[in-house]
Amino acid sequence: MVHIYFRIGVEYKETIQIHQITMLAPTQIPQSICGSCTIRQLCLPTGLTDEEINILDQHVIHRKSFKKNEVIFPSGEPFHSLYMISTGQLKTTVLHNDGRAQVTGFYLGGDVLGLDAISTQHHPSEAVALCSGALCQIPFAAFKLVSHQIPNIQQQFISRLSNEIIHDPDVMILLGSMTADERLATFLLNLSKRLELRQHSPTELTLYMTRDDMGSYLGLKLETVSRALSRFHDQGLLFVKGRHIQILDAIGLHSLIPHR
Amino acid sequence: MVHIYFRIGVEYKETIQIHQITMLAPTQIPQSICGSCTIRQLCLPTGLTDEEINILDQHVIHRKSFKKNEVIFPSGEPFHSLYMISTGQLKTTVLHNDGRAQVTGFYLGGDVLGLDAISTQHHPSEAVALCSGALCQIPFAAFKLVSHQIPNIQQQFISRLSNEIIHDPDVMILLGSMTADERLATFLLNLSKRLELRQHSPTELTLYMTRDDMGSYLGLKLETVSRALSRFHDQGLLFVKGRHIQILDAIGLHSLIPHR
DNA sequence: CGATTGGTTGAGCCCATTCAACGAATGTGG
DNA sequence: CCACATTCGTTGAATGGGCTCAACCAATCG
Repeated sequence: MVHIYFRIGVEYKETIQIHQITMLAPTQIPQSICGSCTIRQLCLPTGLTDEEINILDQHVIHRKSFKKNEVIFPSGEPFHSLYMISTGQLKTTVLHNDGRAQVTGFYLGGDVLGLDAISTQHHPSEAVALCSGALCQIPFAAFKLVSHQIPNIQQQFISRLSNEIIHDPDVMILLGSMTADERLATFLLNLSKRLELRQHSPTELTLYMTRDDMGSYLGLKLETVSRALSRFHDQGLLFVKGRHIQILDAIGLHSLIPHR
Repeated sequence: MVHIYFRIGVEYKETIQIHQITMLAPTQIPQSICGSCTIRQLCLPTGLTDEEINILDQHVIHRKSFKKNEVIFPSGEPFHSLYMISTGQLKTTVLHNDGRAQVTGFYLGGDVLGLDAISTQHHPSEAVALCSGALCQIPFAAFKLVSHQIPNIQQQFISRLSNEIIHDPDVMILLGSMTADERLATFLLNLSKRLELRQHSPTELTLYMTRDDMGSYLGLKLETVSRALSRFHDQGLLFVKGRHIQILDAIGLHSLIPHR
């Protein structure tokens, strides 16, 4: 595993993992790039056999790097590919006619983007990089071709789509019936859990998005987000310094959220 | 077409259409039940050829009737079938540990229930009938079998799943950044549009759900819903009498909703 | 270096909630 | 058939949480 440093903000240095092809013993069969990726359990190949991954792998455009604020696809763009994040973070936003924007999601390594564009053949939202990183791309036509060869891929894909729908109720509860503190606590604990799944620290995290982004996503104004963070800091639940957050009392944060 | 009357509340009688097999001329090939259903354009067979529908049709358990307040599937139930509403209306609710419930959706004829249960193999929500009606059922194992025979069905199914995900942003905007009046106007116009698609009147409609159900779905308290309805009534936008609603000024309602 | 973007904090206001009372409708059992 | 309990809906008054408006500071960038 290789670690590199890159610069975010003025003082925070973050280590990210380059998902590199592992060195192979001479007796081993050469592995595909996807097959050796450290986040393949979270990515599109979830639940596939090594053989199936190898077939999928051949159609994937691997590790295209992107910079902060780069637009991966704009809103309304014709749909042609699914995107899988390798490293870094993205946000998706829906643009209103009047110019206002609503953040609809934050995406980490292994997350798949573009699933909402299949039916209309156009991306309803735009995807923007929150920091530098890299992503993989698979043309949907190629994916369809592969899925005809291996029905299992299609079943797994349907399961993944179903899993996206399942989060709907969570969002509705969050936005429909939670206070600002409850929303923020839910958001931070969820982010922490997702980072942990990706082998990052669950307690020390960098919020690559702005307060405004968080507020838009959580249905709050940026001032409210800022105030809630300060409150958590004063209460000893968090250590907050700009975008660098340390979760000091996860249990305390959890106890803020009703009925779970 | 046959019309029957059934009783909802004390004074409102509603005509519903029984989707009956149309009479066939002697020269015609016998049609499947799905193939002759008036709402097949909205239901699972969307985008399939007559031949494909016939294959699907053979695995469908047709038109099981249900009564008001009947639970179609409880929360946590193992997933085995998809359900398609033939006539009537349902709601889905997610139950919290503390006993509170959140309404996550209202479903009309042609809508498919159970899509969110595929990945976990358990229904995350419970489905309850808001009035009497009938639904069709297809075991998912049978559906998978059929989809291996006809890949087109699977593509259509993936497209349908994608279409469910696309509504996420709409819900987020609704719950995240709209006032009570805006939410209610959006809800009523959306319901009106969906009813129109199903050959019902878009202006005269019956709200089979309670004010509490609407409030839960819209992230409002039932009193707020009631007040907003009364306000719309006083402003001449609606005629409200209990659960019977008449939309008097759709354009006025529309103008309440920001930026669209 | 000034300009711009992002973040914090304060004061006052407003909309939705809470608490409460009451009326209407429905269903049940005597 | 009526008395009663229950559910559902409406309306009023008071409260409060998040928003608006605003000032200020820090960091970044050209």
